[in-house]
Amino acid sequence: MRASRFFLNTQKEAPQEAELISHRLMLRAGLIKRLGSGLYTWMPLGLRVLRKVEAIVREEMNNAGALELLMPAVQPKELWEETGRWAVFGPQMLKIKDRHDRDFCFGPTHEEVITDLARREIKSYKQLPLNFYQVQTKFRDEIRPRFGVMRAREFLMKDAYSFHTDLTSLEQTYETMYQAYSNVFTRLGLKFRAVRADTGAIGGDGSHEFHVLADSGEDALAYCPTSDYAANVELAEGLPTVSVRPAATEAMHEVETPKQTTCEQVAALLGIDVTRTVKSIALVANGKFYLLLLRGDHSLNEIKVGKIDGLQDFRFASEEEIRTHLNCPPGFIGPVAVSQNVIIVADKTVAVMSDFVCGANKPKYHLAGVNFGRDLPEALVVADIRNVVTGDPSPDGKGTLELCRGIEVGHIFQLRTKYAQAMEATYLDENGQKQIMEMGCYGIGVSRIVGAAIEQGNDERGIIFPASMAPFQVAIAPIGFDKSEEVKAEALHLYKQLQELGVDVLLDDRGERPGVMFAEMELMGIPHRVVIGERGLKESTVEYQGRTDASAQTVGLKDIVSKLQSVL
RNA sequence: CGGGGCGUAGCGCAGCCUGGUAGCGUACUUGCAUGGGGUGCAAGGGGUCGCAAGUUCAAAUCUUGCCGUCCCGACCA
Repeated sequence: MRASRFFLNTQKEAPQEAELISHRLMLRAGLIKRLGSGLYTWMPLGLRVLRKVEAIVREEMNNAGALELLMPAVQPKELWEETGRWAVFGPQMLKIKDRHDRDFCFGPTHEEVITDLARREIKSYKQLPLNFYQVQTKFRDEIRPRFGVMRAREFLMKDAYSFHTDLTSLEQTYETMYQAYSNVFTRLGLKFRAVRADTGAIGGDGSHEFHVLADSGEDALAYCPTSDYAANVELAEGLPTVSVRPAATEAMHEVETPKQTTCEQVAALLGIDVTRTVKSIALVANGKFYLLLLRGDHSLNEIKVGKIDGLQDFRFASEEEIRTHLNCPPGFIGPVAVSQNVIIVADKTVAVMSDFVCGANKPKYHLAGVNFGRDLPEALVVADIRNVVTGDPSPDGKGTLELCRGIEVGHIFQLRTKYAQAMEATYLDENGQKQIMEMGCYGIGVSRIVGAAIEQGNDERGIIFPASMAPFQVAIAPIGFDKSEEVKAEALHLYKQLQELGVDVLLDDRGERPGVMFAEMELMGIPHRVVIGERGLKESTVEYQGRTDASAQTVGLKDIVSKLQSVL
C-alpha cells in the first residue's frame, strides 16, 4: 500500500472522550471513529487489523472442524419467547418492530436461531456431532458502554454452537474448542490465561473464559502458580487457611467503639489484626432477613451468594430493616443474641474462627472474644460467599492463589440441554427413539481483541501490535521521496520486492519529513521499519529498526530483503 | 438506573464568574525556506458557541427545561 493512496489520519491529541490507553491510541492512530455511544466505524487502517484477527479465528475454527455459516442479525421475538429469554435479556436487547408491528430484536447472541436451525435440519444421530460458527455483528444495549471497542454496543463476535448425541461427545468438542482457542490467542501473540468461569446469563454447566492479561482488565482472576488451577474470582473457591477451628481462649466481652463502624477502624482501635474481626452484612430475600458473616478483610461475592438456596433474589437490607431486625444501626451489628428470624450465613473462613471481634448490636459497642457454639449458635448455613484473596489455599490443594486482572476475550460453555430442551431440538437415535441434543457454545470477542491487544502492547510512542495483527508488517520511510530520484527508485524497488514476496508493506511516498513518518508509523504500531535516505545510499546501505528496538541498525541495500525475511 | 464531569472550528482548549467585535494551539489550503524525530516564516479557509424557551436594548456568557457524551458502581465477547 502506498501511503499517498491510503487514508491515514493520525492525531497528536486524543479526543477527551477516551480515558483508557488502548481507546486513546485507537482514536489517535485513526483505527476507529465514534458515531455514537458504543458505536464505532472501523476505518481502513483499523479494519485491516480486525480482518487479520478474524482470519486467524476462522483458520483455527476450520481446523477444529467447525463449519462457517451466517445467521440473520435480526431475529423474531417468538424464538426468544420459547426459551423465556425475551424477558430475561430485557433492556439489554435492542428490540425493534417491522411495518406490520411485529417484534424483532437485533441479535445479542444466537442460541435461539441456531437451535431452531438444528431442530429443523438435524434428524439423525448419524449427522452428529456438528459444530457451526459465524463471525457476525452483535448488538447489546449495554448499561454503560465504555473503553471504545472493548465494551461497545455493536461489536464483532465469532460464535460457535455444537450439537451432540451425548455428554461424552460434547466434552470432546469442548476440549477441541479449548485447544482451538488457545491456538488463536497464542497465534495472535497475546499473553492470556484460560480460567474456570461462571456461566452467567447464557446458562449451562462447564465453562471457561479466556482472558488477555492486563492491569486495566475488568475481571479479577485467581490462579495457582504451582499448579494449573485458574478461575475467575467470581467463581474461585475461597477456602479457610486452617481446617479446624482453634479452641476458645478468651471470654466474650464488650469493647467501647464510639466512632468505629468498620472492621479496619475497630481493629486499629483494639490494636489487633483485621483478620481477627468479622463483619456482618444484612440482606433480604423472599421477605426473610439474612446476616452474612465475613472476615473483616474479605469482600462479599454476590454471585456466590445468589447461588445459595433462598438467596437467589437477594438485595441489601435498608437501614430501617436493619434497625427493625437487630435493634441497632448499621456499623455495630453482629450475629450474637439475635432473634430467631435472623438467618445467619457464615463464610467458610468465619466458621473456623475463634475469639473474634464483631458488632454488639448495641450502638458504639463491639464484642471481642466471641466464639461459635458458646456465645452464639453454630451458623445455620456455612458457605463460600467471599472473593478469594492472594495467599488463599488453591482449591486443588497444590499451593496458594495469586490474583491478576484480565480482559475477557473468549468464553466456552457446555450448555447441555438447556436450549435443546426448551425448543425441542431432538434427533432419532439408533433405536429410532427421540432424544434431546446436547449443546455447547463458544464465543470470541473479535473486535474486543483489538482493544485488548493494544492494552497489552503500547508505549509512550503508541501501539505495539503483535506481528500477527499489525495493519502492515513493514513500513518503508524514504527520506526525500519527492526530491531524490535515487531514494525514490530504491524505495519503489524494495516496495515491489516485498510485495512480490507477499509482505504487507506500507510505502510512505508522501514526501513527508522523517519525523512525521516515524511518529506515525510508531503510533500505528507497525512492527518493522526501513529507512532509505541519500546518506545511506552513498554507502549502499539502508536502516532497519524494529518497533521495540532502542536504535536502528545499518543494513546493506542488497541484504535488506533477507534481513526482513529473517524477522518477519 | 444512582453519583460526578463535560458540550465553543476536525482534534485539544481559553473566553462564561462581572452580558456588548468569537479567540489560541494543532490539523487543513497556498507560497517561500528547510530536509534524519510531529521543521520554520508568512498568508488564507473553516464555528447555527449541543437544542429549545425565557430574562434583556443586547446572551457563548444569566435562568429553566431537554439532548448528547465521558468517568465511578450493577451487566458481558
